[in-house]
Amino acid sequence: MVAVAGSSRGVGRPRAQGPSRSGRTTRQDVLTAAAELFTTLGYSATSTRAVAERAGLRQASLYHHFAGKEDILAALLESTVQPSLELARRLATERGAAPAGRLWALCRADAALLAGGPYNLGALYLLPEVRAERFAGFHRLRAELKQYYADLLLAAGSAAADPVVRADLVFGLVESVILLRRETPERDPDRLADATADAALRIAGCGESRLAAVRDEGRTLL
Amino acid sequence: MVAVAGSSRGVGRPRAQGPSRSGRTTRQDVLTAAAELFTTLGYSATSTRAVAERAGLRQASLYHHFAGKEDILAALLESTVQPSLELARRLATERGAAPAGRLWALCRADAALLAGGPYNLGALYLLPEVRAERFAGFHRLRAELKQYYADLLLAAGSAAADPVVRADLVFGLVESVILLRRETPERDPDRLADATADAALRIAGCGESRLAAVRDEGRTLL
DNA sequence: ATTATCTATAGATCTATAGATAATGC
DNA sequence: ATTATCTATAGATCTATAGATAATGC
Repeated sequence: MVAVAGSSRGVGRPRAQGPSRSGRTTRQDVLTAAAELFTTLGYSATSTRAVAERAGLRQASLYHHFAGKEDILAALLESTVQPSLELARRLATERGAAPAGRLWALCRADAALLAGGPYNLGALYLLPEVRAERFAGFHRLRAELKQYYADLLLAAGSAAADPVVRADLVFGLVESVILLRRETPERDPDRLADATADAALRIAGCGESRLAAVRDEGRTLL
Repeated sequence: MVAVAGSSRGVGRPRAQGPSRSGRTTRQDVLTAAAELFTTLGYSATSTRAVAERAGLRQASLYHHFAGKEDILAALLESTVQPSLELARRLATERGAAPAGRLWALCRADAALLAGGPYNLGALYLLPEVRAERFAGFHRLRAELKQYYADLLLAAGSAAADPVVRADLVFGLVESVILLRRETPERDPDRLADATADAALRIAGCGESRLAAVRDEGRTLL
């Protein structure tokens, strides 16, 4: 059985480096260490030894918590897309609000998740290793999220001839927050998220005259 | 002295796998092989052996042409940003055209370069290893390119309170073409490039009424 | 003589497994 | 008895260097 939270401290051989200091599960310590290293150095360039050291245990001990190195990345990836997806699902049911407002809210929240938080977790999605079959589960979740963007944009109806390409561009714009953050980490996440959502609506075909109202409606949904 | 083109074929010990078949320099064969592997598998996940094999020679022979693995990536990176930068420099001198038209042209051409070509070379910029000091030269070139975007957007003048953030978003939008192409490689590059440039101008604050004229002027610059 | 390649290999990894050990729980 | 860790290591890499070799050029 895997340890539940910090409650059952002390079962098993003690760590050579002393106990966790974070009060969290060893699994959580490992995921946090991997998040920092995978996002900055990349997946292949990060050794299991480096992850273990930063988590405060020996390299071999990782394998008590994860079946392999890939499982660590898979867990991080899925936990990263999960919050955006849950919001998208909720917004899909908010039939009282106009689609444009809901699209703004989705972009705003998604951009804020990418722009904020302790590590640039969105950067995990950029890793070339993520194309491997092992991560198909993550890709399915991401495709579902992307579909919500496309649905809202189509329902908003303002986009002209090429709603499919525009949906791609809106999704791409929100993801480019990952690149901006990597380049300039000290950026203010909320300001960037607002500007990103506004820009997304402009791409979607929302004119300046409507934008203020759309933004206001979007904010009520968050 | 390094071989000049395919002209001086036959100097040096012959390759074990037979001659180049591409008619190009060994250096070019290596760069092409590395381009494909680095963009799909990533840098750390690609071994020098794999690059050499695909280029048609033995692993150790790479080191006659490059001082190390990093030098291969550096050469690819700089060759990738170079064409966009040259266009940006030229457009900066086109004082006869309106800034908005020039911005459209820059976005259009940059997006087309990212969307087309044999490999998704823009994906090299996503590699986490590129943050290393070794690639400072590439980063300088890229920063210069980005500055041209910011200058044009500011000169276009339509952006309201936050021209700096908007310039970031425009640059990010164009770069997100890399992500779209990775996800859907069969996309039509020209159509995507046009749509990207239009979207960039919408972010920049160009209203729908002006957009058609801006686009027309932009096209005359390409 | 010069060049571009080759073969061979040193030395440093890296992932995952085997089996021992030091805690708690019953 | 169960658990979480440890030490030790097998086996498979990987990058870069040393030195030999097989061409052309003079």
